[in-house]
Amino acid sequence: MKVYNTRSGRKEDFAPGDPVRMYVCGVTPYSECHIGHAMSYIVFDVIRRYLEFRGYRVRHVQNFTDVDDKIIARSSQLGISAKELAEGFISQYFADMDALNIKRADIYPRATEEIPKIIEVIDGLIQKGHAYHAGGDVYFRVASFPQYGKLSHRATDEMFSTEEATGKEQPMDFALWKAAKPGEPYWESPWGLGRPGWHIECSAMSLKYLGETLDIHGGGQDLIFPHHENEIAQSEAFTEVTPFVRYWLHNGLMQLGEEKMSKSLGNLITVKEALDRYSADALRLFVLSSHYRSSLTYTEEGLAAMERGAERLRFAAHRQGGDGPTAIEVENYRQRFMEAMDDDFNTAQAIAALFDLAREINRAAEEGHSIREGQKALLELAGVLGLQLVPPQYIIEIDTYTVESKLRELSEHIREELIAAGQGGLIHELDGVESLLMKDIIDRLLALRSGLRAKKQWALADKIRAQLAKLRIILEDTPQGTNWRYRR
RNA sequence: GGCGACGUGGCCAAGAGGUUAAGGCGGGGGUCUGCAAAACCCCUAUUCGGCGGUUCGAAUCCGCCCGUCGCCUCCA
Repeated sequence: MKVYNTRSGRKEDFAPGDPVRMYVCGVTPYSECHIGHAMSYIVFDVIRRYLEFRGYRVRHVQNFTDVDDKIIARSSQLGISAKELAEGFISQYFADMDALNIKRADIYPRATEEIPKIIEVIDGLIQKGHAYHAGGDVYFRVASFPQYGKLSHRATDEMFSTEEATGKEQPMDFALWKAAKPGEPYWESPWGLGRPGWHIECSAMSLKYLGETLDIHGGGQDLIFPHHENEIAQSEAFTEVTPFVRYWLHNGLMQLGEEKMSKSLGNLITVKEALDRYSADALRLFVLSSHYRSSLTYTEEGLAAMERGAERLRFAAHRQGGDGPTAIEVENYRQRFMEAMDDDFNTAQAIAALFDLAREINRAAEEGHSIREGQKALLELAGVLGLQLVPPQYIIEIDTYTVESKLRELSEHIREELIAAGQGGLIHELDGVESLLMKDIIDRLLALRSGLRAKKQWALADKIRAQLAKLRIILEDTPQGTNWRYRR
């Protein structure tokens, strides 16, 4: 396997330890997740799933930075505690990620619950001369770490930090610990009451849960500088072990219109909004159909196209086949899939293999061959990309109660039409629909429609089809009978 | 200004020196079908932003130009 390492700027052979120690930067929970977050977590979810598929054991840690300036500002605005605010958005985070079929990390440490470790690291950095305190603040002494800039490939003489500069030796030094201002949450420390700076929590938590050297550290490209650069400085200065991270992986950023989607610009589409309109599979296909290091522009047309594609994969994965001998060389597709993924997770090519397999499944089915093996492989490989390909009948959450009552209304209406059309003989098909459940009512209507079609009563048969379509229930007539499915 | 990325069919998007330039969506035609839908088959880039160069051979390497975007201390 080859993976692109931001540190070296090229693809490298992937030779991790066992288990693979993987740390992915999580969110600062002060607002809802948008599809830019979804993009990042889908990408790293697929990387993790593929590593597991390849037989690696993976220990996956992802943090919550649950105390920072924005959380504090927002919570005081709302008149609730920082903790309350963060916990609320953390719950929403999990709900969103679960809906996107993102596997949970093994551990989700929170900055506020790791204060002792954070203090230990800061204290060690002070002991070793890499940090100093100024008033109640503690800063990292960037000049003490000559390799600073090696990840983002920058020279230190161009850097400065916009953080409050009181007492800093150099403008580029950054805060490890911030003294608490009145009304802010605080913890006790050797330097007085305060809270951790932005970057230190990741160093402390990765060290605690994964050790001194990580195999994979992931995040969005916007974290390369300063966040990950600072993490390297803190971690390597503290442990004196190099490298802190063997493979730095960064995903490209989601664009909306002309600009990057971000909380600060306010130009965002939340995960909930996206999932309201499109299936998780469509969203995942959209993200994975281009390379993870490229930026991606969100468009409704793009998502709609992926929804169609997802429907095709679902159909192929669950359709009826024949009893003839298997005629699909499943191994070819597995190979193509793996070759693509082995090359720095080329999901676009992997997806192409999936679509080719789907086509071959359909072709084989129409020729009467068994397609079991092909469907099994399709579901398995799609699963590596986190695609669920649930059967088309279950694709949407439907308000069963409303649909049921509308189906009963429709049945009543059809009764009258039957009589008007002189087809009263078929009316018994609708007996008792008042007490039937949705799927049984649909079955009755389909049986009735078959009767009408047998008598070439096309007008009424088509009317039933059209009325059901209004309820997003799509009929498909085949030689074996009529199938139905939902349309999103 | 510094650093970096990108420009491939109507749209999205792989490919990074050499057989027919993946795949998806859309469009056109056909098979099947009472019609529709789905599925399948065929067609839809002799050419990869432009101009030069290297090479037997260039979307792929080099130079310049044009255009788009990202990062440069809030960010996934």
